[in-house]
Amino acid sequence: MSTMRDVAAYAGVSQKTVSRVFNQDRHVLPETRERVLAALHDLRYTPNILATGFRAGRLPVIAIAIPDILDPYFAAIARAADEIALQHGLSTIVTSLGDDPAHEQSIVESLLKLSPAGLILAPGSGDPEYLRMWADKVPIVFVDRAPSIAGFDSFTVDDVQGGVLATEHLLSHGHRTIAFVGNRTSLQTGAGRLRGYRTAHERAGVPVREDLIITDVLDDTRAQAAVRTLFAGDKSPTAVFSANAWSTMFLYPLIRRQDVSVISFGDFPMASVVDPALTVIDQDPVRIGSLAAERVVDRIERPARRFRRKTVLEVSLVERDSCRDVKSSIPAITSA
Amino acid sequence: MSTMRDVAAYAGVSQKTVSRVFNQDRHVLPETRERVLAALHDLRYTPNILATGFRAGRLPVIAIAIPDILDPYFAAIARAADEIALQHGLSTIVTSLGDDPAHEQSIVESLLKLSPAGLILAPGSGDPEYLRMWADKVPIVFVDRAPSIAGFDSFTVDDVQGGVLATEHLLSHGHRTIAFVGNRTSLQTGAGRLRGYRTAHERAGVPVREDLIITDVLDDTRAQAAVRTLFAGDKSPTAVFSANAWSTMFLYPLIRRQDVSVISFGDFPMASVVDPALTVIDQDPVRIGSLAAERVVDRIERPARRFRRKTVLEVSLVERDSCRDVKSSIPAITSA
DNA sequence: TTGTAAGCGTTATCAC
DNA sequence: GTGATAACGCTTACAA
Repeated sequence: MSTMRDVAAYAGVSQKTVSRVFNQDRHVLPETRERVLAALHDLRYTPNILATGFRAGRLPVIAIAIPDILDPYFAAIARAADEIALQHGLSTIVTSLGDDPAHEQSIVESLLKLSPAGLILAPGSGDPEYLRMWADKVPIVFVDRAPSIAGFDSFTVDDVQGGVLATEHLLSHGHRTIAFVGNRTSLQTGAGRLRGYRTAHERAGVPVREDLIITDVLDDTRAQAAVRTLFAGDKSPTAVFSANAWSTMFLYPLIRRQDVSVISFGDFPMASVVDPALTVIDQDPVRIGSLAAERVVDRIERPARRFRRKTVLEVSLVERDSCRDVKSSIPAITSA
Repeated sequence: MSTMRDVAAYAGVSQKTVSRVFNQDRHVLPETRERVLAALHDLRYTPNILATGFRAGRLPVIAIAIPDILDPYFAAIARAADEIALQHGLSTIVTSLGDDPAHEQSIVESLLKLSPAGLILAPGSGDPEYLRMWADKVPIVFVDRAPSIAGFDSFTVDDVQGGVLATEHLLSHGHRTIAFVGNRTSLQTGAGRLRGYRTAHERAGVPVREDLIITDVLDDTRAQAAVRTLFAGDKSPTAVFSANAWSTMFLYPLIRRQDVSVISFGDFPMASVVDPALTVIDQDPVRIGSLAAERVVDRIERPARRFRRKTVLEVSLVERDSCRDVKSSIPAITSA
């Protein structure tokens, strides 16, 4: 790899002149420019990104930290962000944070130490306080989950609305014992969806069965435990609201054969092909990822401009076959 | 962020001494070391990775370039590699290459220009010639697809064996008109699996119906076109061998209701939950990703050592419900 | 318009 | 054992 120094020697100019030509500074004689351009070309000059990055104090890279890239919802966010980043000459660093909140901070900080141009983050743990230190150095954009503290951009989904929508859908099919299954309780998303679940119950005047609320379902083992708990006795629910796609992917294989209606917050690739086809609340991860990446780019390009901090996207119900009328004496009510 | 210079001033030593202490050089008096250590701690020194990276000419990062992180097979590879990388203090740069082979080289090269410590690559296009230039600067490990040129590490799967296995499974169920559906023909993997398909036919003395071989199925539109072609006339196949998980995820929703047996090369999350549950050839992407990342680390740590270049992993048949005996007068044969 | 010099934070060289 | 000094490749003052 030839350096600017090489090019300068080759063209018979100073290193600075090469820099000027390469960076399209106008203060160069056309004649000189030509000569340098030719040299640049002959020597196949490519800037050393590590040098420019070092000088600038930042790398042309957007860091993306998500719970798990195997989760198709987050993969879709990352993919969409990647696409936008690429259009702006930025690469993308995707890292999975994993289940352990203890590791999360250190993973994110090691990412941050690479001095990326921006960070897109879907945090698992509760306390993003440590990010305060970094906020003035690099634009940080939250996706899926809004931070508990102010001063950060976020693109999220209306969890409460979605929770209401899902629960009302089940209620409208006549269900009165509806289980709620989710992942971490500490998560904004789970809390919001649970709130929606409660709200819908209240509005319908149906009491919530607290023993049917199960959280921390984020792998196969815990999904099995959840199923045992729910369907052990004779007080089994007639419907299940699974509060996120990841939980659903573990849970659904275990309960789809039971006579129980299921709705999932979060669509995923094969949801329409599983049996029965899953009714879901769709959240458009592609849109979230694109918006987040665009925001990062905007923040970089116009540091002074003000943007709306919190963007909350609407969700929609995608009706398929997994919710049926409850078989009981209680008549179905129409959706509120 | 404090620098070594700050720490040096604080401890009353030279910058180089700080460097020595930080890098655990033995040539430092215990007394000096203590003083520096205290200073390091007081000032919360963290090395500037961009500076170290610049100096070293490489970043503590493993670049991973795969066709699409939405493809669960490749996502699993990336995830597994990520895990290993993390254990070695390396971050991971994951980028999707997309469908367009024209962009691929430029994406990979922009990744390479970041001077990662290693590259894990699942290329889509045919010609990896341009990688020759980089091979002596950074360890490059191919996954899923072996390069057409020598001199690179690769971790792949026995495509031919898998193709034979899949096809023989269908043949053993009595099928005699078996379609082959895949993605790019240019891909090693597709070619190998097709070879296996042909081999199995030959061994069984069953002629291959060339019109039932369809490639380039890598999105919904093309999957629909494939289905139209296959099931248009009265010469429809009784079975389909889908040569990779990605194609299957587009194809299967369209044909699962038809009276046709299906086997997929490549398992994916919901394959056992779709209806009918898919019989697949499993390839263990987690193993591939781990091995690849470990190889990158090994190459970095022991540049002189020799390693086996090509590692080919066995595949196995996971039998579920999507392959049934053909309804015809031809009796089923037993598996060879 | 062009060039010189300095510096980003780190590590390598080579004196002392 | 310790510390000047230079160097990595680039850009930003500041001169000329």
